[in-house]
Amino acid sequence: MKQSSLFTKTSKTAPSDAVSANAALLERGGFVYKNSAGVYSYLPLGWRVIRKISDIVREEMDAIGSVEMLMPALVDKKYLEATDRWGVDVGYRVRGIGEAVDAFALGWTHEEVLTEIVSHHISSYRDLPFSAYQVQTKFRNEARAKSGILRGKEFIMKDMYSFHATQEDFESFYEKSKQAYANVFKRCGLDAYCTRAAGGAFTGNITHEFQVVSPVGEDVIYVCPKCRYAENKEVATVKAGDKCPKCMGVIEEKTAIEVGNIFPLGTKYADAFNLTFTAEDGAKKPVIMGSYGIGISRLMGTIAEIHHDEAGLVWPASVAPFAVHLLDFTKSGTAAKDAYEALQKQGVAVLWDDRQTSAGDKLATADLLGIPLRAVISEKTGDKIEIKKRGSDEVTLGTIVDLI
RNA sequence: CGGGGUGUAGUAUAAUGGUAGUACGCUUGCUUUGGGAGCAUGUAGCCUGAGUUCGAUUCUCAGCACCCCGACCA
Repeated sequence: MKQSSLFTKTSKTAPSDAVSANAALLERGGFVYKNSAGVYSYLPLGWRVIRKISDIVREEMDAIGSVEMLMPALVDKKYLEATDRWGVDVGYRVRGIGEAVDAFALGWTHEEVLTEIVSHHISSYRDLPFSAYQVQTKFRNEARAKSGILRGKEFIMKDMYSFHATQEDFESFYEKSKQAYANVFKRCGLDAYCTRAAGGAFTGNITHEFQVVSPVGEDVIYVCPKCRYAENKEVATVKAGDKCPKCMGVIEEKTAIEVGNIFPLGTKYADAFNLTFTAEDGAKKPVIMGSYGIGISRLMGTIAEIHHDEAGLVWPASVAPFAVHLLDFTKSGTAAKDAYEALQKQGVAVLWDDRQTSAGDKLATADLLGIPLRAVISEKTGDKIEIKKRGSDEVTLGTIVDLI
């Protein structure tokens, strides 16, 4: 893509209300725009990052046999009333203009909707197990949105649900999902602790959260850096300084960002929607379920928090909006144009800074945007291309082939 | 939802009871091209409403918006 075709511009100054690094850098770079407190637009650059992240998530969910679908953002009152969640205070309710009562909630989770859908398709143990997920905008009436895109009233989430005939089968899938989640975060360049956590208001079970250590995190966790054992403070059986119950390492207290969570649902939703199946012995039994969430937009914010320096963002290659940032310092621009076209031909995601502006501006902008490889063409480099990795000082002279 | 704070140009900011200045951006022209270039030029602003006052961007109150602390947080 030619940089001149982006309608966004970078800024030297962050908005005065941007406190966290992710908000300041993502807004300065033109990745996101804040429309309201906790409500963001994903601008062309930011949307490319969101797509990279969600594609990683899709690959890993597909790999454990889940299938993608899409459910309504308008969730009918009947669904939430069935589980007594119509009144949950994080919800938004909506009605049509001129209508007397709220008929829908803006979806903040979809257990009810999917369970009801599934109840029309599942009748035998032969239909189980299965799992489905969606990537969708969710709405939560956060009393206090904060930290840029880390906590908003509207956010992009992957929510997955699984359906099983037996507890053993559920547990087997639950463990697979843990591994899939670990893969997602690792591929996104994050070091996430799989953390024992509380189940919240609607399940008494122990659940698991995936926590990335960061000062802007809202959760307090106790971790063993040695064997990676971790507990959320809410359910902690250890404290800082204790011996790790698993490996005799020393427990540390950390603040962390929750980037994902998984939890057993038991038969709560199956019971509410009469989702049963006929077992091998002919008995009707309720389906056992699990739920698995990843905040895609929060993940983007977390990556920005972890991967930046004074000059700007330093995207891991796996989620970067482009692979190569091509800068052109020549007068004619023909060499850069040739390189740009050659890279495009090879399928390299390249952003070409074709703007009429100073070299310093282009260099500073490249640092801010944080694209992994910077390729400079100038009179100095002749027919070679100067290649530099973002976040490293090492500069090499190469050719197009080195960028593919 | 409780407490506190802040609203000045596109952005970041300054001053002021007598209608506002700077920087960046943007326009135009010339000169420039390895760390957000130089000179010139033009552009653009006091959140909304009420009150006090001869006069309010400034003081008071209310509203709204945003931020921070706390509570809450599938």
